[in-house]
Amino acid sequence: MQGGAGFNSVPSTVPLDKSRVLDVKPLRSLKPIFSTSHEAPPYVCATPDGPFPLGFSPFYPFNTPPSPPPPPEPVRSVADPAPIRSFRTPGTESNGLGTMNRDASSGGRRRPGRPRSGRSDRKAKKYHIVAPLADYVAPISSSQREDGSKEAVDLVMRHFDGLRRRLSQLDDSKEVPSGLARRSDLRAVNLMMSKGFRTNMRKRVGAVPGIEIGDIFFFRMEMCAVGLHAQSMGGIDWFNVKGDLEEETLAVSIVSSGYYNDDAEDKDVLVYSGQGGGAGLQKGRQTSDQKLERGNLALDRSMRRSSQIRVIRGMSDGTTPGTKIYVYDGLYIIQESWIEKAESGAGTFKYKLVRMPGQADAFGLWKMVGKWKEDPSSRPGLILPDLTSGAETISVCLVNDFDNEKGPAYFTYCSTPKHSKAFGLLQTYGCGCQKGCAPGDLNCSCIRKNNGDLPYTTGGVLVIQKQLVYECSASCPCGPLCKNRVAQGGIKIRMEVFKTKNRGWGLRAYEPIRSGTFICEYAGDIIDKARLKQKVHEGENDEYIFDTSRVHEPVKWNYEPALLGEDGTDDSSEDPEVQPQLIISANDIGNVARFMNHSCEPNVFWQPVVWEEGGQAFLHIAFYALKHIPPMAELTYDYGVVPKDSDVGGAAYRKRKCLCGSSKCRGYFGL
DNA sequence: GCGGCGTCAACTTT
DNA sequence: CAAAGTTGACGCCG
Repeated sequence: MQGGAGFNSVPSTVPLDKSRVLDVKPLRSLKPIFSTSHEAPPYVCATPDGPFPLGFSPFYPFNTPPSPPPPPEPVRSVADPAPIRSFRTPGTESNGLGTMNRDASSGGRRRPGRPRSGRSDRKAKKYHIVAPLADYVAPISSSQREDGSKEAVDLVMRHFDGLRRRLSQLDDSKEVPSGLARRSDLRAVNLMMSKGFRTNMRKRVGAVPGIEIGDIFFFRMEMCAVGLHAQSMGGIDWFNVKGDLEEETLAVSIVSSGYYNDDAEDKDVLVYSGQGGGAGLQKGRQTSDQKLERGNLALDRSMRRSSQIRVIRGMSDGTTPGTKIYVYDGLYIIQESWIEKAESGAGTFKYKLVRMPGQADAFGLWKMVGKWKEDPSSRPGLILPDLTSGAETISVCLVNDFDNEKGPAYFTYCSTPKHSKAFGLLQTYGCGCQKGCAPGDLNCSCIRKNNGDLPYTTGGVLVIQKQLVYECSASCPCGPLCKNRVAQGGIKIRMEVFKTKNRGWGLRAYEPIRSGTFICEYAGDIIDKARLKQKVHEGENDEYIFDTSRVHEPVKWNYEPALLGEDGTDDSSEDPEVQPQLIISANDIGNVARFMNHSCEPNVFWQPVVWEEGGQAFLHIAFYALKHIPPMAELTYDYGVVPKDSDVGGAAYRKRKCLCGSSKCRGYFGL
């Protein structure tokens, strides 16, 4: 419990430790950069360290040039263009299995569990809109490809979803009809896998490095890419294990997604149906008895061995109907199995899986949170059903189930920042689109402002982080349904403000949050630097300052443009004179953002967004999900640190001891 | 025994 | 909603 102090040993170094930056970028900046924008200059040369041409200067820390590539992880030489899958090590896991029971029905039939090398030339043919750079090398070592880590999993997840969002954005702009070619998930995973950009390929019984119970996934392909469940469609994943005498097949993971009539009511027990025999829900399929082969056989063998099985629970996502979310629910053991007659009379295997004790709640938590959402009064420790007193369109609970504190210090809830005319930007930019702004419509001046792209894709998910996002606003005739109005719409996610163990009050959500989803903006009083200095000078203890001039770790969120043959320059700033600088104090007035704590390993990032109010454009600070965030995970972002040369005095202002507890903790953050 | 290639099945996805 | 689409397992062959 108190061990947290250990994480906070104070490093004497400046927090920006480039050597820790995992983000490996190809040397693409050394070659001429062709802009993909229709508006931007056609040809720009820049080296990673600058100098940058006019209008391209990275005045934001997250645009700092890529750090020098780390020690070349086993980079394959050109002379060794081995197919990626040949990296796979032989599946010689023993798993401590003793003697194998010979089973005539199968054991003898199976061939040795040697690694199969799939065809490396298998690629999507028609959906490659742009070819990935041929010489692109994924920032994954061959050993990480087999056995991953938190870092490797994060990296793969980040790039998969980033690519997917970008491909989806391109589809939007080309008006690709829904259904057919719109499988951005498949195309994204194709690009990644063709470059060996994946992890945990080695199959294993039990936990997967870098994947925690409760982690959520929005696509089956995501689970393939990180090695949680290697089957792209199949519900049962298994492999052949070499025992002392002979090999046997063992299940490693299952996905229960409601296709069969699984009984998934109990949070610790799952009755899972075997595969095959056409026993699924799909209509018009012949049904026959399921056979004890493939996954069914593997489950049977796992049961006999009491071998652990990873369970992934799929469920429909209440927030975005039609989509499915997968939750890794930890390890189960099969207690018994039997054959049941389906309605059609066909035999179906049933396996009763029981959750191993002592694991963190995952699926169970979902069920609980679902109840709280429907009836906030059922939430233990509820103090206020709506902290916002109706200022937001949805309510935010105030909860303390930790100690007796009755609530945070007094403040006035306000959903938007208090801008004054003086903080307005010089230029307005409203478009003239009569309906909704169409992605890809370069006649739309708002889209042109965003480098030719509508910054959001389906469901209001931000595609990339950039210097500035320009949203449509009141002065545009496109109307409130325009897809380029997200942050201005206020919070849409059900959240609670809760008492943390050691960091005061915090913020977390009752819903799963997809990476790139808008969470909230930072509301408060907009103040200038002189006012900030004054506050510090007068010893006013304002712990609710948001200041863009703090030095922030470059946020690593965007996809790898080289995988799409793009150069990745952010040339979106048509107004180089617009300095996205802002200081907001949420001490007296503010919204839920003031409760978001700092973390050195955050799951939320901030992004400057502009929209117009009363004929003037104003800058806002909007927060978006940095990764998929499961319900009840605390929302945190990186506060950054006050730069050394800051003329805002006061040691207390400059540094605060960090309690984030992350293994990557820098020790301090600014406040 | 290894590796290439064809086929098959599968609780997907829009 | 039906059909396109993927991976990995398996089987055959040289």
